[in-house]
Amino acid sequence: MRSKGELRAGSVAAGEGENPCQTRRAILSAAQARFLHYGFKKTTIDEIAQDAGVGKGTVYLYFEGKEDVLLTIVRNVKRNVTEQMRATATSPLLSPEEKLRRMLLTPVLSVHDACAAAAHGVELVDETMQPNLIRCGDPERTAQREILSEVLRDGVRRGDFTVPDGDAELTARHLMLAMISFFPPSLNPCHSEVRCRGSLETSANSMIEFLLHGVRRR
Amino acid sequence: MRSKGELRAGSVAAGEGENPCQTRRAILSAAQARFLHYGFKKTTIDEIAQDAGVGKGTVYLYFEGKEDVLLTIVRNVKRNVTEQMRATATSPLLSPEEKLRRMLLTPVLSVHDACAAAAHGVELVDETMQPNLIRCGDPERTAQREILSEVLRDGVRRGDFTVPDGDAELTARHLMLAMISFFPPSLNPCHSEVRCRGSLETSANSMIEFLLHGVRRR
DNA sequence: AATCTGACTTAAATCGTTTTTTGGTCATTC
DNA sequence: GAATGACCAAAAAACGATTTAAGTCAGATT
Repeated sequence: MRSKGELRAGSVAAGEGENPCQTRRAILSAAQARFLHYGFKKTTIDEIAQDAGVGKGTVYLYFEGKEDVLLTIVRNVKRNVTEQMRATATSPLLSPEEKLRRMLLTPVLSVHDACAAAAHGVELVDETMQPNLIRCGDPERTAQREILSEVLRDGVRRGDFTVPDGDAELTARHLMLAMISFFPPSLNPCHSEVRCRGSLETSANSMIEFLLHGVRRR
Repeated sequence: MRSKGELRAGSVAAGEGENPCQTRRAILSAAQARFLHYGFKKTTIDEIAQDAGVGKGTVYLYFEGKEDVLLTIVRNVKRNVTEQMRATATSPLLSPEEKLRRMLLTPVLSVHDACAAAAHGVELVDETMQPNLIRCGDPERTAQREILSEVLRDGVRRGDFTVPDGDAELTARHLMLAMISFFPPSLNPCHSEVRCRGSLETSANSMIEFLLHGVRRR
């Protein structure tokens, strides 16, 4: 048994007087590190709590359980991507084409980076929670599609783009679908040589140029 | 123990006087049925042999082992797809655009049909043979890309298409990559509603029209 | 009073062993 | 000489004993 003092000594993330939001953040951060390093299944709530410098029960004050912790982390990653895309979309200095270029590349690299640190590939979570894992990204995907279509509409308005049937929303959907092959779940088939960030970026850019060629007015 | 007579009585596929090629086909057919119905792992060589109406040892006269049987089946499916694409590509009646349309849709539906019968999703084969499973499709993918680029070049020659940098080969690669989201391994993420053949065909066609819009001269 | 904790419970995972199954071989058969 | 099925070793399943870990809650802490 460890003494309380020793436990507290190891705590870096959340002291007792901290903002509760800080505690939550500490838990998420500790969990993310563990999940990436050891995988979801091999990480215990106890370890997360210890790393975060809180008691195990505290984790359950902020989250419904282990699954909820993971879903929150994933949601955060996806929200960040959306945020980056929104920032690009609203930048006043970039042409619609350049915006599109960046908005399509950003998620590829962000997701790659978020997963690259994982020692055990993109970890095999329990079969039962896979649907939840997918669903939890739905709102973000919708938001991203919306942002994308706004840029497309802007490009059409400026005469830079043409989209089939003038349907920017549908075109945004197609653009995102066309990029799927550069995201982890489907990175397996076909071209397993795309592993390192460099070659991933190169081939993603190549695809993006092809897609841009498709929507460019000419 | 079953009597020999009983065993033979159940045999429909390969009698003793048959062409050895028939025997091979019977084994493949029996194996395919079993794999689809019960999955790769749960199917035994004995069962395959019995269904095919041959002794277990005979299977090893035609194949190196269970894995080789599966790889052969998969190769055959992919070869069929290539063959269909080639047939479309060489049809004298179709415009390059219509050829492209069909050549992109065909593999989606063929692979869907080949997998749809599988009771256990696209079965989880052993981790170790997954690379082989992917590699075994490589030659076909290359062939398909070659056929596709020939059609693209033809379209460019006739003034129907423009491709970025005039690189038909690269464009063919991009077209195939862009369609990946409609193939089983990556059907999971994003849009799990695409299950039934009908909606799959609809959304694949929608994507194809978008891609055609991209290469069409205009 | 509000927050936090860690011992406790129970369900699930792990382990070590035995038993069964099964992929692959080869002497024998037809 | 092609085909077979009994045979072997290795892998997988079955099983029970043991350990681990998710989630709860009565009580400690501030």
